[in-house]
Amino acid sequence: MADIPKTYDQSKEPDIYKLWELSGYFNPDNLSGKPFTIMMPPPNVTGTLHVGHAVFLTLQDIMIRFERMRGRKTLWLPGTDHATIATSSKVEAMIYKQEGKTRHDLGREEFEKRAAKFAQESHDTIVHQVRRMGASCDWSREAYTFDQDRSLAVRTAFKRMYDDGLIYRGFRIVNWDPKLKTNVSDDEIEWKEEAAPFYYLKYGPFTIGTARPETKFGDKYVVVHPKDARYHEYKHGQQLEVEWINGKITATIIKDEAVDMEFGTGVMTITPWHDATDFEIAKRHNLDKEQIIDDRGVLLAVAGEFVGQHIKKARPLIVEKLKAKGLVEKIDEAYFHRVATNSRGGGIIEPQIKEQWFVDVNKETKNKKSLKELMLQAIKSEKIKIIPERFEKIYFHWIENLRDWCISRQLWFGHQIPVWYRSSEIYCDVEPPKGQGSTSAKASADKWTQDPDTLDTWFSSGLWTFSTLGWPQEATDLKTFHPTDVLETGYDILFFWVARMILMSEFLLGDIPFRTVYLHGLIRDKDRQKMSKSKGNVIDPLGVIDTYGSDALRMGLIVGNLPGNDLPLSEDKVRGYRNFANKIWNAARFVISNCSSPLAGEDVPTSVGTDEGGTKLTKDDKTILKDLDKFAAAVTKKLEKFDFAHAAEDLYHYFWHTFADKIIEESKTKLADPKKRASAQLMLKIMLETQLKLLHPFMPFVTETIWQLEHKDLLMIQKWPKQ
RNA sequence: GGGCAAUUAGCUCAGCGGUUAGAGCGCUGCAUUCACAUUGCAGAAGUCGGUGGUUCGAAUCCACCAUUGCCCACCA
Repeated sequence: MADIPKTYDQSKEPDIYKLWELSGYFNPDNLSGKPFTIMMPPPNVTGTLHVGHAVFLTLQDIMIRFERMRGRKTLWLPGTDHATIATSSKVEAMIYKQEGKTRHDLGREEFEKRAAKFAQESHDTIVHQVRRMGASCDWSREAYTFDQDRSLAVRTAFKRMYDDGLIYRGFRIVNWDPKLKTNVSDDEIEWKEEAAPFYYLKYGPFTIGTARPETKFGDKYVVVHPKDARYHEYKHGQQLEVEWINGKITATIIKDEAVDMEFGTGVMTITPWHDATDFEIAKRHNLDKEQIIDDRGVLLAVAGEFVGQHIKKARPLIVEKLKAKGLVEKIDEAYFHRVATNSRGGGIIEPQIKEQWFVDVNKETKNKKSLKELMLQAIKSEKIKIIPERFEKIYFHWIENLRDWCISRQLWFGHQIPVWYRSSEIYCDVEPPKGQGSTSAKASADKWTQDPDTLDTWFSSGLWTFSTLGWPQEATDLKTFHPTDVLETGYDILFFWVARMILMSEFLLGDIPFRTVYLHGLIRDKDRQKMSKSKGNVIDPLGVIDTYGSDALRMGLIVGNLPGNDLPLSEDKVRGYRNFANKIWNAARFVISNCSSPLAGEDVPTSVGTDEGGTKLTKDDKTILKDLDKFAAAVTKKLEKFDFAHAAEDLYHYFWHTFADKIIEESKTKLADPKKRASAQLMLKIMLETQLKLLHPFMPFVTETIWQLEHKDLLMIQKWPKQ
């Protein structure tokens, strides 16, 4: 006993990881069998991993280790995501804080350098953390959404979609973030409820309502519902003079069904340049559109005396002026409205009309189906299964309401759009046009200039299941490992990422990207609060690992974690599983010291009795092993059904309350009885080793550490106890 | 405004048609040279959100209601 310490020492976990990594068995090239593939969701290179990452690393590692032991050729491909907006936003904020400079002060080239350096440092931290979690992924195939191979894939994908007319450029109203100075897609918008005074303003004979008087300068169209009897006397197209903010203007009556007769007075004026609804109305009636606010949120010449002022500062002054002119009828101070913000650390969205690149989701592709239909069909045909199932409905609903995907961003850190311009010519290809290819803005008219915009980060991560396997080349990996088996991620990126992967894979490969989508929930703190830095309730996975070990954290993240449901995590829970790791350790100490030849100081039986020899088991021990076999079958079944939470809980129970509390306790009298001793030794050994194997996917470190006490080979690649 | 989900012990959650409803944590009491105090044994604790229905039988199925959470939507 002197050789085995009384307490399991989790500080040795990194050594165990090294042992696995050096063995080469993370790499499927050193394994045989039917392939089993998971692409790791690439963490953003925006800093460090949080406990949400720890969840997916654990879930995926469980699947991978389970399938590897079952004799599959497992590939778990790791990587990181350059995360255009998130990284840009972070780096810009850092530079501004340290040097008081914006990216425009630095220039594109210098900014790209800084961003790349930051991304590299984040990458290194992340990779270290992934290893610390015990993730048995194949580092030899590590990928980055912004490296050379992925860049080729991105440009190829763009080119193919462009050639098929699925990518187009157009002036649309977009979600403009004046803070980051880029547009963002509809999905990146986060609506926040905000109290704001609601103004009733006199507009000629009408009263209009608005929460945003600063946008109203150019409002020369007044819209009512065609069926609204109150305004029956006014005809569509009729013009009248009205006194407005900066003097008299000519207003035109427009009748449109977009107006809600119940809301306010049932009359509204429109600002087509800065509002999506208004833009649509203007489009329908072919009305003028005028820009009021610039890219930075500053008022333009149309604002008259307010020109050059930021809208935030100008609003109260404009209200004052309106009041002075007697145009304010009343103010509703108890009004709430929803403000659009950029969810990736940006500012308040000010819609603008801009020329942007879009992916057309309704246009027919070559095989007569629109991208929308391709996305729907993959799930409806049951080629892809989503767990839990209720997310399929949510997915369908999202697709049905899907509008064209805006893919261009006015940012500098990302895949630059593979399109070049020369006067009125336009050129799109994987490589720049011959002889030219200037990316500089000062290129003269007779030179090709590349579009300065970068692509939405989801455009590149949409290719992830196959850009990582060598596509667009005819790579062996692509043939072997695609479609992948499981895509495991958080339900919060079902639309952002999962849907885009289906779109890209269906269009570019004519195949599904994965067979099963497993969606886990968000990790919350012990009071069910969302973790956030401002609340100070963020759990740092590495800190937890240092105190309690990876295995303990892994179990804490798995038990009770049902697909699609959020999981509260407390330190108490993790501590409980640290205790469990120690329980395993001590049960193993007991078994090894009694049943291992050198420590027991005697020859110990190694095989169950047959006609040729071996040790005959007592009836009681036979029953115990039969029960173990049944238990192993039940655990296997749960793992096959992706029921990790219950498999983990069952293992915990069985080990502690059946094996440790009962079987080991009862074995003490058996071991003392010379007639029963050999049978008990053998039974205990089998019990222990079988459970080590079953527990290994969940708690790889403690189980491997114990295994290494007596074996030369790795537990990681032992045969799973039940087929 | 549309949709989805949840409501079971102090807390977090299992159970989803069939004997006295379970677990972990927490709580209470007892135990300690014997693998482990990061332990063991014993125990208290729930009219399974409400109302009605289906059934021989309901925490479990159905309807309605209440509360909470989440997602989607162009209410100026």
